[in-house]
Amino acid sequence: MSEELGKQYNPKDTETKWYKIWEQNNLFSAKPSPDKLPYCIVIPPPNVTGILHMGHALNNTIQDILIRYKKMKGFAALWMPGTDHAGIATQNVVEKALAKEGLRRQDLGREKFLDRVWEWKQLYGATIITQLKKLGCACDWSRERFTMDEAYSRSVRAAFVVLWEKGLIYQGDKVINWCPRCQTALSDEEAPHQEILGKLFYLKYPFKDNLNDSIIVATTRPETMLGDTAVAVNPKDKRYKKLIGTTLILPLLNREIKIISDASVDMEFGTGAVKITPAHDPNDYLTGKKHKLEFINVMHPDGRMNENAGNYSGMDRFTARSHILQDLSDRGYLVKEELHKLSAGHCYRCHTIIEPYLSRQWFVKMEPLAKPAIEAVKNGKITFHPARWTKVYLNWMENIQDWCISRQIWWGHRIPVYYCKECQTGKSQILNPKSQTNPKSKIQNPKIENGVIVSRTNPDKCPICGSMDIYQDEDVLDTWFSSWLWPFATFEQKADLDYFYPTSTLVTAPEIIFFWVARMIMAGFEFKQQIPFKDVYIHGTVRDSQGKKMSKSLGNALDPLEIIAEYGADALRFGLISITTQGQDIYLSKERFQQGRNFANKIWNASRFILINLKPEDVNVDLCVFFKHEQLDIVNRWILSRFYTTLEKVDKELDSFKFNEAANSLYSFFWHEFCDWYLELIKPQIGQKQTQVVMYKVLEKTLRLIHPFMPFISEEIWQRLPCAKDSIMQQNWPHLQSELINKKDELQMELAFDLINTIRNMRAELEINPASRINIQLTVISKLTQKSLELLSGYIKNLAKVNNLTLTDKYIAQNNQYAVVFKDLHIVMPLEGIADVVEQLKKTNLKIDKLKSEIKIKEAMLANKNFTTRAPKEIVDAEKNKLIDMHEQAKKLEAVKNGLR
RNA sequence: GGGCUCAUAGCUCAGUUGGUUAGAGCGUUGCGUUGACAUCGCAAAGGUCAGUGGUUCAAGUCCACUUGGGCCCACCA
Repeated sequence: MSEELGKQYNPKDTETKWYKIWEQNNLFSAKPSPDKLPYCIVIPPPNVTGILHMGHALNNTIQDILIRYKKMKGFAALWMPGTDHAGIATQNVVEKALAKEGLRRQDLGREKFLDRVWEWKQLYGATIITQLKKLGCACDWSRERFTMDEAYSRSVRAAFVVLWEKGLIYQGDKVINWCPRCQTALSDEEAPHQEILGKLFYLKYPFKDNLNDSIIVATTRPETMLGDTAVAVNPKDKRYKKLIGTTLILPLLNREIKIISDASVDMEFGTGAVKITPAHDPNDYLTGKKHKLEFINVMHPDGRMNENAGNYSGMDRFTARSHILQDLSDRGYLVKEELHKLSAGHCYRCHTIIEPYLSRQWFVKMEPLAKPAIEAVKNGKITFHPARWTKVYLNWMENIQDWCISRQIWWGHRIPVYYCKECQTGKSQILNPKSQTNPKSKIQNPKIENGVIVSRTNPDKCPICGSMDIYQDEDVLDTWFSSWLWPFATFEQKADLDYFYPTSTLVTAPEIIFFWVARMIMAGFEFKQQIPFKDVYIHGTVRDSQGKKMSKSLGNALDPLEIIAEYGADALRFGLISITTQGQDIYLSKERFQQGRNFANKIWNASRFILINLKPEDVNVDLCVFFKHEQLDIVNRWILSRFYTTLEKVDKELDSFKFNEAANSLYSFFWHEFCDWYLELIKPQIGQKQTQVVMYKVLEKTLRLIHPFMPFISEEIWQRLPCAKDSIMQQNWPHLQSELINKKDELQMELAFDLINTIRNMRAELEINPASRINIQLTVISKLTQKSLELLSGYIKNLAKVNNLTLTDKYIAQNNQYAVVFKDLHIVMPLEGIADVVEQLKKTNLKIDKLKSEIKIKEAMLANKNFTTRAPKEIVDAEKNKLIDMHEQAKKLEAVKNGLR
């Protein structure tokens, strides 16, 4: 112990100090080693634009606990860190910065803009990493990866080419989710639906033959009417049956469109007649294909109306909407409007309302990929914790849709597709549904078809005609197209990959099961022919105390960095973990962290007490060897038993991902058993050798258990222990010594505590003369009931009154007995062999009556054949034993009762 | 529309395959504390386990329905 320990634990300096030392001594690094089993977690790579929030804090604390735990258990435990380039998010951030200079990315041009993004990444990209370090994360930073690293990019490109060669990637014209603000396509997962309150408008479409008559259609997006190419009705609909085939005049544009019949039309909704806009609605698109309708796109990519929109061209889509409504209304085409709840897709990056938009995009055909991934989860090769997420996963996988992977942004992995102008056989770049690649047809020879070159390396000329006039596809890949390779693309050395892959556990939040988890499983099979990880632990979403999702924009977020500054990282970690029930969402408030801080302080002070009273020369012994020579007394035996019971429990809980239970087991052991009882009880005998050894060993071992949860404080104290070597990170997890678990001792002590508490309660009621003293010897043989405690208190009360009880206010040990002493009462209890007296305390008629009625019930139960034949044998036996016990007990009580008379 | 999930003390939540007396933290109240710790200790009060019905010798726990929250998925214009 080099310096005095203060009364309070100061996390601030301690944390930065130890993190630095751990890093400098390479304690985070993990290498393949033949004598160890591998354990590997790949971090869910945070966005480079990310700032640590509570979700990260929780997610990474869990991973850190697992890694530190496994490391101490003797695994080669690798935590692979890194960040994600986060295509749209990062591009948006840089564009915002540019906007402050009055620039758009187009003003710079692609290359210069990308330079700016890299520049930004150099400056700010490490923010989140620094913050993870503050949290204490034991990542192997020497392996830090970025999804745009060169090697990583090669993997991304290779993945694309492999899929292309297998015919699993195709280009197609489809109605996809388009964000007019980001001006890019989005996958279905990137456009979550949210309910909005809109309006349903009823519009009149007049018949060509009879302009005075019309059919009424309902729509929520009236501006799309400009692209209508039909009106559809259900063939079964009697109202409209004879109108099928009739020609209508589209209002405002005066185009002719036909009434068609399609079974997909819901007769109940609106008027039962629906306008068909194949270029602006995914359903209408399908209908349009089926009926060979024309596809008229009426919008620019930025959401303004285009030249097909007649007078409205150039207007924003929502401005156009109100103008169109006005005009329709003026001309008598607007019948009515009503409020209508509808769910519309929103961009997951900027929350703009998505526009379903017909455009040419790249897709991955998912069904073949999903098959092995479904199988792996069904047959248990991959397990979700908690299990219910399995269902969510399977449901999505079994209904999987093709994945739109092209994005019209600049920051990301550029699609490795090149076009040769010479070889392109007049393939139109203009939208044309007829030219859509049929996803079902195998592409014969992808490298030459239509002058399309797909290549792992950058070609400088066309491999067919040798023309130099080639150019690369403008689009980049979806960020998740790189993330899904994360579990293996992060390993650059084959030896590492062979050793650590498949990885062990994936820890993540439910909202990215589809984005990431499912796709990683598919990629694992597709590219490595193996599962990517064995266990998937899904933790809850962090919410505020109102149950709202914590987010910056809502202003309800607790900032983990502020919590660390105020209470310390250990307090933050412990507070989070102690309430992480399996997969339940977490409602968070600051008090949790106060509890964590208090616990840290408790650990600190208990350690301080022990260190102050420790004789280092006494404790440098092997516990087992020592144990053979020394006859330990019950208090020391008890705390060892409790420690190993706790160890067993924590082990089990960590192995089954019950982090909160493990944390709480430790908490209650340390606080309520080790501090509240043990340290109090040993005070009178603290100089004794066996007590020195036991208190030291229990502290030292408990610190190791605490370390994965609270790495900093455990290290700080560890370093002050006289026998400590190296870092606590390098210590072994304590080995379970079941022979030291003694349930009988535990029970005896528990009884003693009950008794002591009862006496404490009585103390205030005693009116006694403090001048004299009396020792009351009590023996307890079985757990006291509330009733017997009441009796006991009455009993002692009387004794006190009769005998004028004494006061001492110290715990004393005499004759190997433990005395618990209170102001007005001094009781010496032989805690060992408390075997004889309590019968006397259970002598009441009440107790006997109760027992008798219980016996009756039990007898009835055991007489019941349903029970004896159907209930598990152990339970029946246990019940039988209980009955025998009860009979015996009753007998004893009777005897005591008689004896007292 | 489909799926998941929750309802337990004033508050936030635990409660393992059904099995004696349903737990913790905070809050409240009372008592205590100059020697590890007020970021403390001890104790008390506080529960018809949302409701109804069912299965069972036995239900907070299993089943059905009802009520009221939360979340996810889905193309109803």
